[in-house]
Amino acid sequence: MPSRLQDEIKQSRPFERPGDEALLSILRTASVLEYSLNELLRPFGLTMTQYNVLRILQGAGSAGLCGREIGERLVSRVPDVSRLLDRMTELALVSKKRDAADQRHVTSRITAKGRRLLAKATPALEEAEGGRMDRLSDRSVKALIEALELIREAS
Amino acid sequence: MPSRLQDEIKQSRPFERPGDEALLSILRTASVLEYSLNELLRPFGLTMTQYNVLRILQGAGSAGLCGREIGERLVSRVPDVSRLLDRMTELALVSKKRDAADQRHVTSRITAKGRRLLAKATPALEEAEGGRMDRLSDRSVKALIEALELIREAS
DNA sequence: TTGAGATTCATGTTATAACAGGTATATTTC
DNA sequence: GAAATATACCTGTTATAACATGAATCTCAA
Repeated sequence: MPSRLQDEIKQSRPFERPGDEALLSILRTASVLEYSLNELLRPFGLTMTQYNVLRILQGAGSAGLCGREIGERLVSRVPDVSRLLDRMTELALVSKKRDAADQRHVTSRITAKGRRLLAKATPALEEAEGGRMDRLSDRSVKALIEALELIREAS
Repeated sequence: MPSRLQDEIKQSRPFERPGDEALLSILRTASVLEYSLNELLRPFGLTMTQYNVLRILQGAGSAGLCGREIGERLVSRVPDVSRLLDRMTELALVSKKRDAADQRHVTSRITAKGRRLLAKATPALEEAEGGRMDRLSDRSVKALIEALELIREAS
């Protein structure tokens, strides 16, 4: 019996090692998730990365964060945080201000408009996420998280 | 105790719902994997997507595949297979030929150079993949694959 | 306090992703 | 068999990713 993934990517031969299938499975699932999350956010004019930045800055509160710190907190590596924040500043979702104490730093903060947009987009996202994860038992979710940690650590 | 992922993305508050962490975990792991696989392939002058195309065409044999079929078999959705194949043709890894029977189709086939490159790159990739997945038990791998299938299906 | 190195950000450039629209060929329908 | 529709691909354009480099500022040691 061909595996589900084998069908999805129309692969004729079965996977040689189960690890191969698991690895492709992770990449495939992330791709599917990213696509669907981006589609969800599109009506709000946000990409997943932008949404992620808004959440990070919301969490940071009035202190804000500098670009490097935002980059460290992003789920996916973004090699050009500077211009990402520029674009979001252009959209008035974020404000940038050079730090007085250390003038190398530019502190970014979420604006009121950014907070409003985040508040509008979040419920839609949470509902969709819930719908995806509800079918897994608590134990499965825990096992999934642990397995992924092991895979990330092995670097 | 903060979770591993919480540390990685320096998130101060714990995840509200375990599903949230699982979802971010998938995206994070895929990002880490993609980065490391692309680094592995860099010495060969290949990206993951290009490597993926070579494998697909190798599997298709001398019959080759048209662009749409290649797109369907790719792990991650690529919205511009046409130019992806153009670039690979430019590199002489792939040949393109308009199909005589149905002139809308352009059949792509892997070239000898493509096969040689694939043969060189694959062992490095397989070793790295093995290293990552060896720490998981067979049962964990199976559970991981099943959990990810459930998540993908819930769309 | 000054010079070396580190840190943070900006900028230039190229390649690729993403989106929209157009063209040629097949297929279906009437 | 002609028109309408569908399919597969290409092309143009814009936005973003990716990479490399440079400029400004800070830190720390001598």
